[in-house]
Amino acid sequence: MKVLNKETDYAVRSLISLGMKPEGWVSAKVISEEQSIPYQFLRRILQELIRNGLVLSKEGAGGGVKLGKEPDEIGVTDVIEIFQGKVQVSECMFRKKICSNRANCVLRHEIMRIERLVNQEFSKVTIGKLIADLKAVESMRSQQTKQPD
Amino acid sequence: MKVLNKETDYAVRSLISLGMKPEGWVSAKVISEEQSIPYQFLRRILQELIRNGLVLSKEGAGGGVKLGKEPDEIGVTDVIEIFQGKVQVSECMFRKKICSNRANCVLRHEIMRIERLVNQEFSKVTIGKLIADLKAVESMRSQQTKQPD
DNA sequence: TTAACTGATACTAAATTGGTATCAGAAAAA
DNA sequence: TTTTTCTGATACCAATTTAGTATCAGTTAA
Ligand code: FES
Ligand code: FES
Repeated sequence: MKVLNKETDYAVRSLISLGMKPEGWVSAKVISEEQSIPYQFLRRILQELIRNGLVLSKEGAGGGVKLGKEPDEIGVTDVIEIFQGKVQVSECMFRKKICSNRANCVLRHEIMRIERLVNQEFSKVTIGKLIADLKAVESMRSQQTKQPD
Repeated sequence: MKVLNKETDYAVRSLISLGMKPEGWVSAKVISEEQSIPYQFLRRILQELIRNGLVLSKEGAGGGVKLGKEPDEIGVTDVIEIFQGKVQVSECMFRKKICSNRANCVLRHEIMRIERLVNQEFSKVTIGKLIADLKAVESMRSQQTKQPD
């Protein structure tokens, strides 16, 4: 069971990529090459991110995209919601015979508790946090390579 | 984003159904009608549950299936794993360029933490617990209906 | 005026999902 | 002993989703 699909995956990676760039517009082509994401696929993904305000765009030569929000304000949940819809465990797991009153159904509460939990955890993981973690790893790694093995 | 698919959904409902039956073998036909699950589809699902030891079966007239374990020993995770594979957030979210050392990758840790969490939460929800909750709801409901509104 | 961009959208192959159909064999019951 | 009720195994199917491609139009900078 794969929770994140390619669109979400590529989107998050693009956002990280953009968040690590100093300033100015970055073209889809550059991101595509940098992250080995199929160009046309990426284009479509970026357009979706643009429509949802996560990134801004500028047309024409010298144009491209850049983050539309602070890295810390973009949670993985936001991206998931755009490409995969709201996380929901099950439409309604025990309908009909078994579960007659949806309103105050204990089972449903159980399910929805997990849903909330998953959402919470995913929103904690922001693009900003991912970038910070990444940089930490990078510096650790460069420290390591100074020591020959 | 639907976390549980029909197979898992139907499987859990069948298991609950079996767990609430007193004793003896229950035929697929009965479960199918009781839970409004397409018969042939259910057959395939039950066979999978049988292969995985969650339910036992007996061939021939008067045969059928019954739980192969205590209701409390069957977690929803077990069912998910059978029909949808192990919960994994993403194969490896930041490969290639971005993430060069998988071994001690902080991001990967982050992702895997969520994976563990989701798994934990789902294993807490056992068939036994679901049945107990259901019975609680049922009795609450019958209490309510004694009071006219 | 041309090259480097995005906007919009149509198309496709392959995989997955949800469901159906069939045939064989076991056991109980008639 | 034949028929009925059941599971075992497996092949098939249509619809949807996923991942990716292709095209054309319009914008901006050089
Ligand atoms: S689970 Fe759907 S109403 Fe109880
Ligand atoms: S996320 Fe895959 S190695 Fe870091």
